[in-house]
Amino acid sequence: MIKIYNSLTKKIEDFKPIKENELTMYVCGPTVYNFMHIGNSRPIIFFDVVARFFKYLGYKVTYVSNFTDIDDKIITRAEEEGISEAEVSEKYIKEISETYNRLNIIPHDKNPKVTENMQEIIDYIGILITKGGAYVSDGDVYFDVSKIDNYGVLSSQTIENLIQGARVETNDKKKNPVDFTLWKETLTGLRWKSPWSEGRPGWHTECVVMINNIFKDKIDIHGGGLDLKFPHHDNEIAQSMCSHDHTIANYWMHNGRIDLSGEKMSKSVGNVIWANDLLDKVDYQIYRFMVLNVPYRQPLNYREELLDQAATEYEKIRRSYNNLYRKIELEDIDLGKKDSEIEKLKTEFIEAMSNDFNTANAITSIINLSKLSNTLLRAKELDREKLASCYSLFTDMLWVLGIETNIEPLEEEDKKLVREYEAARRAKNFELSDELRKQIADKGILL
RNA sequence: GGCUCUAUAGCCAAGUGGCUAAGGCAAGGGUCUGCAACACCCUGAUCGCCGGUUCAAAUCCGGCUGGAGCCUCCA
Repeated sequence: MIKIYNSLTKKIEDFKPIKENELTMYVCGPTVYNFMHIGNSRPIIFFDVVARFFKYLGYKVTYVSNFTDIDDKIITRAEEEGISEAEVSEKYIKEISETYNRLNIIPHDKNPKVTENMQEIIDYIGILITKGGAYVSDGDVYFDVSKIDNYGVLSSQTIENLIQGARVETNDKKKNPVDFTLWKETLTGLRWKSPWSEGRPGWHTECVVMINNIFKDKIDIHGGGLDLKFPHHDNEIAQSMCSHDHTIANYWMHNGRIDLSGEKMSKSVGNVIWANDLLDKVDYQIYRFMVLNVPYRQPLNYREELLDQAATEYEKIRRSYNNLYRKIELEDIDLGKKDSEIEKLKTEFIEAMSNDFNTANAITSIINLSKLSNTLLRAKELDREKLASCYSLFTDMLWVLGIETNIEPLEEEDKKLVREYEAARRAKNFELSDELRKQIADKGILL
């Protein structure tokens, strides 16, 4: 049984899919006005692992993440660069998609864009008005937060408290300062015709509409960064309560932030590290290890030291996996064998992952497996079944965390070379073995 | 002012009432080894502070202190 911390109920709950053995998941994607920084990459990496784990368990997974391609920031960026909004968003969608690839993210089933859903958004706002949850005010449309019970359930905020917060923007067009924009009349930038004015939609409607369009119904998991909890996700829930009388998703999941020097990393503060810069420096596997070493709900305070630790850790695991792979290959070991000791480690791994995706403990399982593997490889007698079982599990575990080692099978002549090297060593012909070792190393083969 | 989260060894951290407080990195020691590398083993914390509940608390409750976030765009 998978247990998930549900941000909506603030409890760890047993996961019950809407449809047996199927998972529907939506994660809020980036606004495409800039590159992705490492903070942005955390939900992308984490929810990729969530999707992988469900797939590993045999679920049919449908995972959708959007690109927000309409936003004031995109307009500003377009003006700054003297190009159109479409050019800005196209450019960054391309950049960000490329970063997804570099991080070895399994392609999402869909990456909907706001601009492709405009008619649906306008229709949806119409429904909210009809249902009485929204009102038109001088060309703008606002959501009336007083019309639904429990506004702010996710963030545990009451309307009164939000008003007292006093930092909500004052706007004469709103009945209540907490009401949020569904449609805004605009005179500049990209805009669309609607029954209310020429303008563009507010940010909070798009996700609800895309989910409705793609999934047609309530979904299992809605995810995103913690900073989207309020107002974005609370506003999504408010709209969905009004239109469909449900909270969109059964499980709401929020990942913690990535901080820099103990402070939040964000583009508005300017203390960002770009994902691509980090990827230029280290392999994506190390990057993922660093992120997954910290439980997803905790803040991750980025420091180079963490990267170094992850690098050392990954290097050991990779070497161990590599040696196992070579042994399987050189000894022609048949796969598909199962061993009870190895099965125990598999259970341990699955339990860790099932416990609200405890990747930190899952990595511990991998380390335990790699130690076992190293020991088996050194054993006097070759335990073919154990090695085979070990290899299969090792591969699966790494796959769940999105880590592939890219080891290539050896060519026949290379296999021969390695065997000769081993034979020379056994025969204590060190002159020859050193020479062969050098040849092997020169070919880039890791032993 | 309101609402959240958080505090475990030098660092990252597991832990959700009960055997000797996981694991990793770093450090020290050792084993293996033709050499180098690797690998393997061993060594460390009574859990921010105070009080309470309990036969029993790092784990529950209250208070205090420190750190962070949200209430404005943000993954």
